[in-house]
Amino acid sequence: MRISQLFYQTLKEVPREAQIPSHQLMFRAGMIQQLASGIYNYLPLAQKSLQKIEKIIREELEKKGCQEVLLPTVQPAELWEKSGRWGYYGPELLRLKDRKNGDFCLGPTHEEVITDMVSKVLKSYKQLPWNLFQIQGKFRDEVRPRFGLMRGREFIMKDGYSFDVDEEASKKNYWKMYEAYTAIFKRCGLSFRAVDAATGNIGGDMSHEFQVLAKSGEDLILSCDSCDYAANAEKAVTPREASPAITEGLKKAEDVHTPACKTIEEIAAFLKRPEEDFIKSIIYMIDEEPVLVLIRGDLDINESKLQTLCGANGVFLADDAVVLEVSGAGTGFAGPTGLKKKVKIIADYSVTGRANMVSGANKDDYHKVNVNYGRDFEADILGDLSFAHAGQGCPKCEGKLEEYRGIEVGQVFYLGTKYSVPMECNYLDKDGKSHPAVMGCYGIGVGRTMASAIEQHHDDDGMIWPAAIAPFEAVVLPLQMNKEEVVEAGEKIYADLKAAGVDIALDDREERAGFKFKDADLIGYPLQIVIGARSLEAGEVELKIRKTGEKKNIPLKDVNSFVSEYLTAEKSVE
RNA sequence: CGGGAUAUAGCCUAGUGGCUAAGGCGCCUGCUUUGGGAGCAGGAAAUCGCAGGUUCGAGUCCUGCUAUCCCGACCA
Repeated sequence: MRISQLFYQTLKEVPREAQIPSHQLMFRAGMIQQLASGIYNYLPLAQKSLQKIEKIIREELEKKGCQEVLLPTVQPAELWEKSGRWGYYGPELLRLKDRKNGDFCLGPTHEEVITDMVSKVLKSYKQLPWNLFQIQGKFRDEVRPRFGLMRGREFIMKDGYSFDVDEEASKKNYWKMYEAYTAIFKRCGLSFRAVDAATGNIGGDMSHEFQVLAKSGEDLILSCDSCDYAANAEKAVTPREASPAITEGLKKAEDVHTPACKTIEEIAAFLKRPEEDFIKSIIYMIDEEPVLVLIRGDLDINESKLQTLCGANGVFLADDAVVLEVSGAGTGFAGPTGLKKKVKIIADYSVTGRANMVSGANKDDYHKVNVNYGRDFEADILGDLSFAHAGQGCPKCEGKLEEYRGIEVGQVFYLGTKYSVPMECNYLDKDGKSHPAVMGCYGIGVGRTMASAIEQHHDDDGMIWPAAIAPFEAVVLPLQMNKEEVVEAGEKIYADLKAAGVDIALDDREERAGFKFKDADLIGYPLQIVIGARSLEAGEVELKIRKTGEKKNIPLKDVNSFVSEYLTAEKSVE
């Protein structure tokens, strides 16, 4: 590619909107343009890098026997009603109507469409397994799009879905995808960790996230300092269990007047007791049923764990009317004893094993002291509902957890039959008996992968692309465009490298040397091949390695072999 | 969805209620220069986010709206 013809621009100044390095640099290098909040145009430099990432994805998935399909962006509501997600997916699902007033949505993910598609073909166990994927634009109407390509509303995603006869076969597929993802992100030159993850809206009971380690990451991940345990903070297990009920030293429960004390902090100060002595009681709507959730006062309820613990589709805070109906009081005074309306109680382990605690009295301006688990109340479900944190013990060994920021670039889920049952995606076994297919699903944020590569590899001058996903592998910089021999040498090296299969750019613009250097550093070509009048006289060119800043003079005849060898070494995984 | 902020040329910014809205980057023309975003001269480019209002007079003050960004909540 001749840079004089490339559709792009570079900027010295950063637009005010761009806040993190990948966004600023991609904008400055003319890779992306914002069209609306969370919606971007991808210019040629970005598209080239995206295509390289996509190619790596395709190669690694095809190695594992996956087949590529392409599914529509616009999907009929009917399918989502069938899976049950039309009702609870929420406003993130962009819904629209066609001219006949029919309901549609823009696909945020494709479980419904693919399961429906497969159900029309699947008949016999002999056809399975299948593992299908696509690379396609997704739309999620995020509440708060952020950080350029990191959290867009429209974004490019590779999504894949596996179909198997049973759990064992499906989990085998799951681990194959785990391997493929590991290979993909390694080839993209990323430093990452696979961590245990929550399953959220997609569902299923086993999941790993592939997290790129970066300061600007939105996710908090916890990882053991001595074993291989690593998990998203919302998923990480808290090493705590139910304690046996305490039977001695229990005092009589009684109501105390606690005017205007709604938060644990206020009431703890008012009663002069530590927050650990309190039982935080919050009423949630879990799949449209009010539920009282309890946790020790110094901890917070982890809604992700709550959803998983009750196997629910959705977990939301109850509104004031429901709180009044259930507890008979305004918010801030609910507690497990003396509820106005009997509801299910779900409690964290932390409310057991502690005597004479304090909770709301289900009466405005009153709390109840000396409340004891086992004597005054019991939970219908008892489990781990708290957030894990750095410094706590590892749930698997004697080590301690450390925290990192991460960018989630991929996630794999074992889904089971969550979609195949409602979507009637069934096959007949060899006895002629019908079974739902067992599914897994696997996503990679392609644009996010590109952005996180920049987050991990950049300096004050610009991007430093891993060779495998760089928009161009190298650039030829003829410095004196008024000197014929310089221009000619540039043209020749450019042509030779191109013929050798190097993805090469030639900066043939009538610009000064400094200008070209600055642009080249910003765009982050892994190699710069500098052709200057002086070194050319000695029959040499100067090679700059962007990653290290190292410069070498190389005889003209060795340029091809040096560049090819360097790039091959850089792109190899080990 | 709660809190905060911003909106002036393609980008970054200045602009005390008062004359023709200013500068830098970028762009165009010419000359000069050619190893780290050169210099000089000239030029094009603005419905000051939109709609109302106050005022003799509004980029500037007020109200409403819209868009964008940040923090939080939320989030395969």
